Amino acid sequence: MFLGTYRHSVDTKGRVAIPARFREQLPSGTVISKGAEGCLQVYPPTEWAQEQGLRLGSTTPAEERRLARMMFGAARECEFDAQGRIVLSADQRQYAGITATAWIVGVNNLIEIWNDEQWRRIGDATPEEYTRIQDQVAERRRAQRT
Amino acid sequence: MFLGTYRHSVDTKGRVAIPARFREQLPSGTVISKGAEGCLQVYPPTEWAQEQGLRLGSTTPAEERRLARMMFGAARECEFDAQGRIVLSADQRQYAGITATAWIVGVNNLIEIWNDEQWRRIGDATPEEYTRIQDQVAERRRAQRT
DNA sequence: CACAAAGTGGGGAAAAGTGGGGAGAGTGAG
DNA sequence: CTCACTCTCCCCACTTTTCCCCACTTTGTG
Repeated sequence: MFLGTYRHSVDTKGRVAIPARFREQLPSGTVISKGAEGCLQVYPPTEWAQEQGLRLGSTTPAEERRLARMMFGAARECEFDAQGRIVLSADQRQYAGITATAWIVGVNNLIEIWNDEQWRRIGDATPEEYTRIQDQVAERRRAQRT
Repeated sequence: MFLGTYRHSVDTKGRVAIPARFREQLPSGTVISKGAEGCLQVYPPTEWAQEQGLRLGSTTPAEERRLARMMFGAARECEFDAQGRIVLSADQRQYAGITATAWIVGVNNLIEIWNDEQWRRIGDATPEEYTRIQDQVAERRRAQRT
């Protein structure tokens, strides 16, 4: 379980330190790729295994082909150096708009990496906003159950 | 598992370097052929074996005959030189519109090779577009489950 | 306040990618 | 049949990138 928000610097080589609390829970086979709303997502092996159901074959529909190309094309296996850092590829940094600093956020089963501005917009909310969104989700769930 | 996007140059002899990370996972018997949306696809032996279900016979429908001819006719076994490069035939380069540079993309079970312009259209997406497609595929899957 | 753990930054060796020369096989024309 | 030409493949040299290592700073804890 990944919890908490951390702000770390990204050096000129694209390296960023993963918080020690997260790193302890990340075995080899961990993958990082693009995520929704312009963040990067770090998948532990068990989570990544679920995404691998998406494969290319002669029967794969066009939309899934497109998603597979973007998702796997943007992905890299996480390789930690002796200091516990991973390298974000130039593509990944560009997609997420990350330059000198990044927010690293534990979101239960995944870890997300955001740029400053986007995280402020998505992750920070006033109490009113938070309440509204919670109610909205509750409503959707109730509707689906029927 | 093939992950990541690499931009490599194609020299005047049609040679292109396959990223070392991919090469390690490609035993002899690897095949390269044409793929959907104007890319070239590299099949490891296990993946290629699945495509061989497509055979010509007196009961083969017209469309499958056509697909089989194109797919197998365009295919070549990959032969690596000492630097880890393969040669793209003139046909293959023409089909994919590849001249001086190519994008080499790991898509889970296959590797694809694209020209600049086409990859920019298919593989490179803004966060908004990526989010939309991800939601679209998720929605489709949810609908199918019922 | 001292020590340990976590995060940051940079230099250098090794690996990966790029480009071209030239030998040998195959092809076609004289 | 021979010569010239092309194409393929192998080899060598150079450039660029990656990643491994070391040292320093900051944060947190007893």
